[in-house]
Amino acid sequence: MCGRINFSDSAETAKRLGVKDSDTPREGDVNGFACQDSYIFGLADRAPDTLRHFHWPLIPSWSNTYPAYQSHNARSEDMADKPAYKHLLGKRHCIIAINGFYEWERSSEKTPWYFSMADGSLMLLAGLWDYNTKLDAPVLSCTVITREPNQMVGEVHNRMPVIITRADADIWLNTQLPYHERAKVLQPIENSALLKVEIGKSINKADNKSGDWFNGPDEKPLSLF
DNA sequence: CCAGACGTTGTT
DNA sequence: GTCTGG
DNA sequence: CCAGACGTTGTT
DNA sequence: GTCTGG
Repeated sequence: MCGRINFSDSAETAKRLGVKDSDTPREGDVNGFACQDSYIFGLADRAPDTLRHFHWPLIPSWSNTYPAYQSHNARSEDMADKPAYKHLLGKRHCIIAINGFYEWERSSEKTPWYFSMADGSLMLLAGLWDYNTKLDAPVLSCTVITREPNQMVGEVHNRMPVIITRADADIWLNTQLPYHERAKVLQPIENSALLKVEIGKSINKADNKSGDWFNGPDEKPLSLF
């Protein structure tokens, strides 16, 4: 999971989080994915009162090239063993604020689904961030932590992002707490907190930004109006 | 010791 | 099958 | 994440 | 930076 997401522009994201934007406002993306010029928005444990624009995927601080490997997700089960992530645990936690994410069910036919919060709130993903000054320009970047799915997501896919409540986000971002206390929030979210809808295959094309895969107005995210 | 990788997903 | 580009 | 390409030489 | 493989 967590390769394709729907997120609002930075101004709206900051407003809904109740924080100020830190940077030149950036657009959102109803069909976003990690690539060399993609940015997503959230909060870093260092100064979480301000919205950060994170390059996605993660570029480790020690890297002097753009990563040739996949670094948009970190497996919660073994990220503590990975050279690209372990130095960030307990030191550089972040949350990413999105509207929802897409998963493809691989049954007889590949079927796309959309997951969002049942109450229409921002979806908060647990992540790790880093800061690199060895490339052309300094880059703040992040990765999204994944885990085994809850029952609802598990019906269509074997992984999901770590989705946390606002209260747990405060714990994940609290630099005063020891890592093992902060890491306790990396749990599967309860099924009832999520909304799951099947969507059209027009989502598949990454450059389709129309949102025409949503079935009707009642399923269309607010960000598209 | 130095050189070279550093990752996830899904699919088999 | 696997890598690259979006 | 999915879609789409998957090659080399030489010449511009 | 830090780990693995040689």
